[in-house]
Amino acid sequence: MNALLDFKKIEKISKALGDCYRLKIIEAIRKEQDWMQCGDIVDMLRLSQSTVSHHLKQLTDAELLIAERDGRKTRYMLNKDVFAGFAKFIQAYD
Amino acid sequence: MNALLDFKKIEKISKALGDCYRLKIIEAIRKEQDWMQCGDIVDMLRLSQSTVSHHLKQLTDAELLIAERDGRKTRYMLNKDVFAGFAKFIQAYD
DNA sequence: GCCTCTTATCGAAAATTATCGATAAATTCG
DNA sequence: CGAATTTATCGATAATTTTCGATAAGAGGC
Repeated sequence: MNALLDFKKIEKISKALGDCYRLKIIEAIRKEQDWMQCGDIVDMLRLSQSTVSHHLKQLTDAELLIAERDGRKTRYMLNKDVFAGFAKFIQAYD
Repeated sequence: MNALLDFKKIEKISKALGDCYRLKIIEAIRKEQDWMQCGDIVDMLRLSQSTVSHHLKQLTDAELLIAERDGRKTRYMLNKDVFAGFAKFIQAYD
């Protein structure tokens, strides 16, 4: 069951997706089929750790990613429910 | 048949949707079932005409809207194909 | 407790975007 | 042609976002 998203959330999600690095991040996590941690993404992108952390925060604030702390690392994974809800919203214009 | 959208276009579309006024614009056009012109939207939003024109440009540059000049007015309508393509892209993460 | 590993936060600078008023451009009407 | 209507563009300013280095915070291992 995917949640109904209000306009504020749609705006936040759209903003979060409106950056090429953040698109690369979600794409990479999808390809991993599972999860990635911050350091993996720092290695992948040519950005500092603090910048990557910032991008991950945008994505988790928009609930596109779920952050799960495990020991000293944080596992980031896709929140498929929110992607589904967002897709549904977009389809209303189609 | 909806087009396949590359990352650059996805980024542009997401950016275009990442603003509450632009979301209001597409929603209003959808409700009209047809099209709206710039002046209609100026009346609807509390923004200057030049700002509305700017927002409409973002949306048409992202190809979410089709601008069709008719006499001295411009008809803005939804580009359903692009919405469909965008929805399809999002669904890949679901 | 101390050292290491991993991520988050802070503060500042640079880059981008939003907003406006003024003005130009395109078109219709008289 | 001149006036009116509608939209686009320009230039400037304000607001937001991105980026970084430095540093803090949390957790595991010795």
